[in-house]
Amino acid sequence: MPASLETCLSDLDCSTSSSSSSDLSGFLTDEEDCARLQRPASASGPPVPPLRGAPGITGALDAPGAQDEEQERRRRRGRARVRSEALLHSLRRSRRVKANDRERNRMHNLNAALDALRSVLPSFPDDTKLTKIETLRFAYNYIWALAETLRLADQGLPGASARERLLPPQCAPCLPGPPSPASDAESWGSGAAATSPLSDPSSPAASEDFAYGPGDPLFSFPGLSKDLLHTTSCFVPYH
DNA sequence: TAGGCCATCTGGTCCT
DNA sequence: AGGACCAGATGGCCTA
Repeated sequence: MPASLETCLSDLDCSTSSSSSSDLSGFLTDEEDCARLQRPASASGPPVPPLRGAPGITGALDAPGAQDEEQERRRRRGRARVRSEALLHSLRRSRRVKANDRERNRMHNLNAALDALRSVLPSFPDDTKLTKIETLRFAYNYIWALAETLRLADQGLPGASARERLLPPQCAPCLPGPPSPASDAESWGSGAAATSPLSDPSSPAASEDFAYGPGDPLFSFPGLSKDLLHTTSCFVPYH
C-alpha cells in the first residue's frame, strides 16, 4: 500500500472510529471472523482469547463487564478497519479512474498525431483510411522515397532544384514541406519510374515482403494493399 | 463466423 | 508522489 494512503487511512481511522454510523458497520471483520471460528461449537462457550498484544489481558478482565468492554473495543476496531478498507478501495478506484482518463487522453493525442501524419501522406481515391500500422509504414517508406529523390537530384541534375526537375507539378507540394492534404490521388500517378528502391540495400523496401509495380517491382510497401500503393509512383524521379 | 482493427481498462515500470 | 509510458486483456464493430 502506498505510504500516502496508509497515512491517509490511519488518520481517517482515528477520525472515523467514533463516527456514529456507517453502511459498512454491519460487516464482519477479520477479527470477528477469527473470534467466531475460534469459539467452540457451543454458542455459550468460553470467551474468545484476546489477540496478541491486545490490552486487557490481565486480571482487569476478571472484573464484571470487563470482557464486554474488551469485546466492544474489538468490534469498534473491526468496524474502523472495514471502513478504512472501503476507503482505500474508494481511493484506489478514484485514482484508477483518473489514470484511465489520462490514458484515454494520451491515446487520443496519439491518434490525433496519426491523423496529422495521414493528412500529409498522399491521399487515396476511395478515401480509404490507412490503419495505424499502414500509416507508420507508409510514412517510413514515403520519407525514404523523398530523400532518395533528393539524393538523385543532387547527383544527376545540376542547376534547377530537385523539385522543379524531378517532380511533376502536381507533386510539388511534396517537397520540402508537407503535401496538401487535399491532394488528388490521381494526380500522384503521373510520374515515370526510374529506379527501384529494391536495388538499394538501404531502402526500407528492400527487406520487406510486399512489392508493387507494373512488371518489375518498383516499390515495396510492407503491409499496404496494392490498391493503396499506386500513388507511390509520384515518389520516383520525373523526366 | 473468423479474423482484423480499434478503444478502453488495467497493473506494472520508469521518469521527473 | 504522481504522471507518463507500456503491454496485455477484453469486448465491440466491421468485413470477407
